[in-house]
Amino acid sequence: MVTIRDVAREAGVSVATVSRVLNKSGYVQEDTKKLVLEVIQKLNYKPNEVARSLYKRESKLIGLLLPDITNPFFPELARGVEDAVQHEGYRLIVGNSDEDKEKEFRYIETFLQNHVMGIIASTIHSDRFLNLKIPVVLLDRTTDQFPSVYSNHQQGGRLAARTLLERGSREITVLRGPQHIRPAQERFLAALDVLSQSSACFYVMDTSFTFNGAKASAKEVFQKYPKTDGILACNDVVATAVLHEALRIGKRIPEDLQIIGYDDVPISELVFPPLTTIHQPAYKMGEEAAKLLLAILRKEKCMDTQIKLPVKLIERETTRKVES
Amino acid sequence: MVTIRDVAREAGVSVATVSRVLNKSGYVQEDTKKLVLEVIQKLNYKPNEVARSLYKRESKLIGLLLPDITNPFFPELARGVEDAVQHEGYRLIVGNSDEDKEKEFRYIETFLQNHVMGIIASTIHSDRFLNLKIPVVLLDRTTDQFPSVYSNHQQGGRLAARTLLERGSREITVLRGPQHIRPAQERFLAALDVLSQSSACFYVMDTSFTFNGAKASAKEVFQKYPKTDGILACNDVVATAVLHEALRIGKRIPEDLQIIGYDDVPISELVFPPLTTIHQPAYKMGEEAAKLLLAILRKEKCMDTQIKLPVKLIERETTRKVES
DNA sequence: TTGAAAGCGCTACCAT
DNA sequence: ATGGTAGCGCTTTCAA
Repeated sequence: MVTIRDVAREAGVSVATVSRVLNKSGYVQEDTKKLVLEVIQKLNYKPNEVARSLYKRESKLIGLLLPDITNPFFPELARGVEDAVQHEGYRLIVGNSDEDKEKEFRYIETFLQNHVMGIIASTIHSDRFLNLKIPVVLLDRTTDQFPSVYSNHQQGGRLAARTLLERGSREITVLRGPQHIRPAQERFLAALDVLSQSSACFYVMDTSFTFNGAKASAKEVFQKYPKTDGILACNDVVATAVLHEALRIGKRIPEDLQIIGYDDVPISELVFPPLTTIHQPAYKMGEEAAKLLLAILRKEKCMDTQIKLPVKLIERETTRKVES
Repeated sequence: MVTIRDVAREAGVSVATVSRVLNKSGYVQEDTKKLVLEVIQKLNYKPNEVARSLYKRESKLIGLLLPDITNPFFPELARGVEDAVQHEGYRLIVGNSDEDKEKEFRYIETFLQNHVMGIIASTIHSDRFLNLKIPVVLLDRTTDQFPSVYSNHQQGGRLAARTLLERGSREITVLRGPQHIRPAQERFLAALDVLSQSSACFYVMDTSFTFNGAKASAKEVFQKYPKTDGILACNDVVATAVLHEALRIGKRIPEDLQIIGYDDVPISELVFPPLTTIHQPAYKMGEEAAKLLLAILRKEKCMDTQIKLPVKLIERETTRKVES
């Protein structure tokens, strides 16, 4: 391992000088600087981030806490974050919390112990963040106590409900996601609001966000509500499972049954018929969260710390064309 | 921040003693130990991993380098790795390389600068790892120069081809993945081998692993080979896209056209008809890679450093039942 | 403009 | 069994 001393010796200067050119801090003569830079090149010297981090009590690391990377919505978020922080030289320590409080705590602990400069989290026990001295940005699963980036779930929920209504569903089943997950709950409530003000009848059924949960719910929904002619799913995985089951038992989509998903994960376009869904700008959300955190780290003032991104309807073929 | 000095002072012992109980090294009297432990509790002291890392030149960090977490195969791998290393107190720094040599280099650099103890990589430019002093385990995209965990692509490719053949496809189109990706190439070659020894005719078409590439290839395949009655796809995303397009243009699946995918990503079960595919034990592969790296770190000898896991056929409904 | 040296928090050696 | 202390590689005063 080549250290700053090696560079200093080789260049015939002191480590302080090398450090100065490394950090572009303090005065250093042009010639000396050039020389040092050359030696750094020649020796292929890379500063030891750990030593740096120890002294400065900071690092080039950011902690990213996600519920479960296996849920196809989150890789998009993660990529957005990664690509955005990468430009500024930051790297990610990531953890999947599985919504387990213990795991979350352990990861936060590790983040801190490794001097991460900030944390981006999509998690439900955000109270743990309250006393940290480093900035935290909440992503997707947010509360108002922290800088947050999320999408407009009111808008999304209403849009989904209206879409089904306007295209003629009269007996709608709402597949509600886990109640402790705020975004799921919000879009559910918004959809409910629209539905109650309509003349359509509707049912509510609980489901989970996971692949297995989705499969089970899909079977259940047609047993419980065989006559339902519109399904409003809490995410695309659930919608895909429902679509599968509907096709399996011989329903025509969208003639007999309309389905609308939520998220617009990549696969939604590839199932058949392709899924009508509410698009969340997941990648962009990740990017925005990263930018926000970076801005906070730079101590930029006067910026908006609650970023709400719009969603939009992606009309594909699990819904009928609206009569115009 | 509470440091080891604070603990030492509060407990009325030296930092050396505290360090000893922390690391369970050297002698320390039971009483003293108990006292120190209590103070640690009381002060909620957590050792600074950065300082530790600087001195010991090691850490509790492992670098994970993946091509693209957005491809649904990789989150499974990643979870396998994460869950396995987590038990031993290790955490992950992850990077998506996008198969870009530059990015890979930068990530490896960062890993090193942060004293990661080892690297698990699924990447194509493995020569960069040759001169590292830390252990490297290759995962999925492997070469024989490094400890590796991968699945049996020969077996998978043959199995896929045979499945199509045995179920009556006579005009098979093979959708070959990127040629520079070894697993894709291997299963392709194996499939080709089986196909050439059969009396069926077959075509080869190039495609990419991505969502957009898959969509484009799906359109193209039916223009070029409208009469094909069996598609052997390089992964499930491509298979799903093909299934979509086939259904769209009115083919009956599996009567007119059989499709077989590769990977068995979670969504494959949820599309309709559910996808017949070759299952790769992705999560387990991740786990095994982690275990292998951990074993190497512990300097355990006499273990197998080339772990080849079997694949299996998951027979769902994009292929016909075999006549028995 | 440059260098010497202290110190970030920890571990490990050498005394005692 | 315990304490003092050097040193991991770096940054940053302070002096020259």
